Amino acid sequence: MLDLAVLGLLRDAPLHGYELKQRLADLGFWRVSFGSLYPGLKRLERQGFIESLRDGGRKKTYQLVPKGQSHLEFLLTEETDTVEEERHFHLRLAFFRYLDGATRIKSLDRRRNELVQRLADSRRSMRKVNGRGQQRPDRYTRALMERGVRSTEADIAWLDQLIAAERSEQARPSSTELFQGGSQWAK
Amino acid sequence: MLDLAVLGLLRDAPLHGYELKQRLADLGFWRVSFGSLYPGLKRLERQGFIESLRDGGRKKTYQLVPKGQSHLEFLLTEETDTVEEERHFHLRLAFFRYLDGATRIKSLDRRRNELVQRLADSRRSMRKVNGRGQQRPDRYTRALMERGVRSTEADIAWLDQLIAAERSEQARPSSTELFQGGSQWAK
DNA sequence: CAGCAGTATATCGGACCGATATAGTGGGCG
DNA sequence: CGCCCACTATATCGGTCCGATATACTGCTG
Repeated sequence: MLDLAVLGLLRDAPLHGYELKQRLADLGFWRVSFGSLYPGLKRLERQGFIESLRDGGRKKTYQLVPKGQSHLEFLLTEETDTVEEERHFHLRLAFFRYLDGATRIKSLDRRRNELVQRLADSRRSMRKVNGRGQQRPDRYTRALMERGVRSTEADIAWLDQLIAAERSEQARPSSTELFQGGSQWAK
Repeated sequence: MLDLAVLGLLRDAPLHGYELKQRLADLGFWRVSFGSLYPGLKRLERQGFIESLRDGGRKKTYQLVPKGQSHLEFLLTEETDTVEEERHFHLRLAFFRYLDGATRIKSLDRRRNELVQRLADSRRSMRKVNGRGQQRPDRYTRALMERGVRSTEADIAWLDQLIAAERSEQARPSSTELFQGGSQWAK
């Protein structure tokens, strides 16, 4: 989790610990705590994935070393049979630019399959909990379950868009697209 | 987190640890692990919030005691200045039936304010990351950030619905609604 | 120049997780 | 009948991540 985040962010440029936290927060889905970050950076250094150099007194700059780069590649492509939790997948997506198109589609498809499975589970448990076995759920529990279904559906639709975009990108490759992009939402 | 889940689920009826896990999974937003659950149950028993009784050999039935019930009330109403993370709020919602209308609305409003704040932060960091300071984000990072905004917006709209429903419920109270409910999605 | 917000690193105890161990139960199927 | 397999059920271990807290420097604003 943290390893993927740190190695991914350091891939393009060295950063301070504090900067890493901010960059990660900017992605919007994980506000990592210092209680994870600093021990995590130590761990990564001990494992030989990154190097730190003191930078004018109290600051420390962290940079990726080759061993860390190959570990990053591993983390981006490994097939974790564990549920591929949301955060993990989003993190991967944030570093998709380091993967080739085929690998991206594979990863997107995996995620999609999990969500379809989860959707089926949600619907099943709605039926179950509404059956004659136990007390019917109150309207808040119902709202909660419905929200789960709707947001999973929205995520599947979102993935479908990403998959379609990736396929059409592969059909008509334009080398600059991924890095520059049109800033449609730039305001 | 776990405390709230366990005490809330035991409020209406005693359950086995394994059943607790299943009930929680049925709510759809948290598949608690045994590595949390069983140590957690021990902790709650040690603190005097629940009691366990062996039930024909290897099973254990857990039940709420009065001290646990008042702790549940505390957990449901305390104002955690910590981010009121999603899971925590959803858990509260699952036990909203134990709160009065005014407290419910207060809790919904708090959550809504947080989401509005988060939405503003997301939009700000989109603008920031698109500025001339650093490298423009690739299309996957963009998709990720857009998704964050959309899902936060959807959640705010969802909360608005719940708040409206709660208000109209308070205007026209019908004692059975909350517990029975029309099973619109029962099919 | 006092105060306050932001930058920056670090540690501590505790919550939660995934993996793993162990074992009983109940059903399907040859 | 005997075998296997999936499910029920409890438990522990090492490790990750978190919130709280401490410390201290910087830069701005009133």
